[in-house]
Amino acid sequence: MSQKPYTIIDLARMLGMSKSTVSRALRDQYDVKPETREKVLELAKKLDFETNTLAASLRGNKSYIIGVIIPSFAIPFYSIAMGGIQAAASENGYNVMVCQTGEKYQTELDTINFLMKSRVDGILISLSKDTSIFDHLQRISKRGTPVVMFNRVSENLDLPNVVIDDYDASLMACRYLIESGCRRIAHISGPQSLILSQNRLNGFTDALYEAGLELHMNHIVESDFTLESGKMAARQLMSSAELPDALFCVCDAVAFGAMAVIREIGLRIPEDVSVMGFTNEPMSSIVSPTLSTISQPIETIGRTAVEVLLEHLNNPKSPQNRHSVVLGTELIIRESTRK
Amino acid sequence: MSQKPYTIIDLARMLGMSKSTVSRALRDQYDVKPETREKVLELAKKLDFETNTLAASLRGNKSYIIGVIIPSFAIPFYSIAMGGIQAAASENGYNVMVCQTGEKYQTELDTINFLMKSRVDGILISLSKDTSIFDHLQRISKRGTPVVMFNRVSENLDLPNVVIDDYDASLMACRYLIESGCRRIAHISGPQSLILSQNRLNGFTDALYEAGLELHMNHIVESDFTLESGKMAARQLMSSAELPDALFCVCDAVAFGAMAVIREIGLRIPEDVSVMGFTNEPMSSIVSPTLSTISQPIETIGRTAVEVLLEHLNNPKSPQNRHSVVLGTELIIRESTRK
DNA sequence: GTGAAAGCGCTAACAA
DNA sequence: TTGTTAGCGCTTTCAC
Repeated sequence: MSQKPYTIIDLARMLGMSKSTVSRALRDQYDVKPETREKVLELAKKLDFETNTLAASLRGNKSYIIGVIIPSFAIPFYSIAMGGIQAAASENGYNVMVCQTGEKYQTELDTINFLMKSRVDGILISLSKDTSIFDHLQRISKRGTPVVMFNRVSENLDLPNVVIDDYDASLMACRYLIESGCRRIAHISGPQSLILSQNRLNGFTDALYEAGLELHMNHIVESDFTLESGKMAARQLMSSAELPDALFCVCDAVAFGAMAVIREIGLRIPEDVSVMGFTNEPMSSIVSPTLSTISQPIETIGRTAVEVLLEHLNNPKSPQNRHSVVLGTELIIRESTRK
Repeated sequence: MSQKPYTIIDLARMLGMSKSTVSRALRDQYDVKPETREKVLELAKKLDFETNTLAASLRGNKSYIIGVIIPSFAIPFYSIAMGGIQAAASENGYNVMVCQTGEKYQTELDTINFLMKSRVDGILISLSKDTSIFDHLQRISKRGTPVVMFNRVSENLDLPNVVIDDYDASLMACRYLIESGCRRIAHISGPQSLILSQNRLNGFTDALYEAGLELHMNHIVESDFTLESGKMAARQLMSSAELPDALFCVCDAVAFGAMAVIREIGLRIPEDVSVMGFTNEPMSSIVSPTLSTISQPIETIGRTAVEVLLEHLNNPKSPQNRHSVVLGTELIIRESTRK
């Protein structure tokens, strides 16, 4: 059944010319008589010929594929970022191979391995929350495959990365909460293995500090960015002796979960508790009350990561050293926080 | 910088044996003296050798890659389905190459082309809403690359597919609304180019019909599955002369958008208007009021699509004819509908 | 402007 | 058990 695809040799035979000529005609790059090219393209179209990129990549030692490693498609940040990544890649003649790690270090390792075996030209990665060793990335970078980290990066790695200023965004958001009169602000943090989570936490504690507010250690509870973990953290916080009057959440999903819990126990948002998210997912303007949050340029983060990678791909001599692109954020005030 | 990766020839040279022996040792498949294999594996590990799968695929005429085409990662259904797809694929020794069409027919075409050039072993596809011609799928299937459709399928194609019974699920959901006392039920439908949307619409109209309820044509408004389109459709419906007392939505995102609009105009859910979604996204149990909806086994749909594809991959002789796997759904009643 | 030939890295007959 | 050899389909010198 499975009829074999045509090759340039088939075309050459049918047209009575050499396969080199066919190859040249197919990519308009070398000098080929227009008439010849015409004939080749016509037959190729007629037969539905498709260049075998496997062979071309093998021969050319270049696959025009960018490997992308993300924790999970189910995190809206990444499904949106993928839009920017795919767009930027395809605008530059590259294609994308995405893999999710499910937040597991071992899977991240396997994935890197798979992408290297597939001879991708470069790798974009957002670290799994379980990743605390970074040899695998250092190694592939040293071996000549450029790596760019985005969003979830490591400071232990001398690699280019694309991020936002998490600390600063956090600081601004918490200052706003304080100015609006909140005094017992709690934080649902992200996994502390991630710099991003650490920075958001630091912005939070520093804002309290500069306002002279006391920091209760049991007002910091860790989540893993999911709705469910947000609920659990909120339940814990809302049953503590000193009831918080504001929840600053590491991401919108966690904030959504927290809001559900606050409602469950019969408190009002924002009258009793202000809630602040982080990321500005589409749903944040839909939930009730609408969620105050920090907007990140997600698609741009994706696009930029691709651009930084392509820069290295195009100038192989340029050393792959640490070099952060920091994109801006914006505080979005909606209904879930007091005025 | 970019030092060339080691090849089996390099290993063979270093070990003083032939490249075939190295090749055999690397995949424990042929008879190789355990001692020899040991030596090969040891050196391979030491040098971080990675088989060039490009070359292996070219030679073996098999890539162990499944191409997946979806409309958009940003539709939660697909980001969840990808979990099932990747899991099932990797359990069977396959990898996945995902591409999104952005709902554009032309992109779908380009994507198929790209996947064919990459010599994927098979394709899983959920049609773009713009796709009304199906030659491209028929063609690749005829040429020996198995294709399985899932979720968004076409009836004009003689290909296997994995779906739910949209008509039946819709009928049940609307019957429930009617039994709960709703009399002026409106429907925010999906793009009518998709069978899935047609079936959900038909379930709706038939439920009204069997209950002897009148069907107002201006109580059917089309959306494109997005939050924003849900809002627009709801605005239109909620300003019609005959105000609906229930909204049956083609998907949860549309329902979320509709709920926001109903709140905006000061009506209560479900006292004034019941809202029913479709899919049971994680957010549906978080929004307020929580959303009544129809639960689909999303991950299983993904897994099953892979399994059906693998069946064809493993029995190339088996003809690729129409063959639907229909998975079950469940009506989930929460707070957004009257009792 | 076109053809001949070498070779990318691998696997699989076929020999030994 | 291992080696030799012939390609998989393509691109790219190097001739002509």
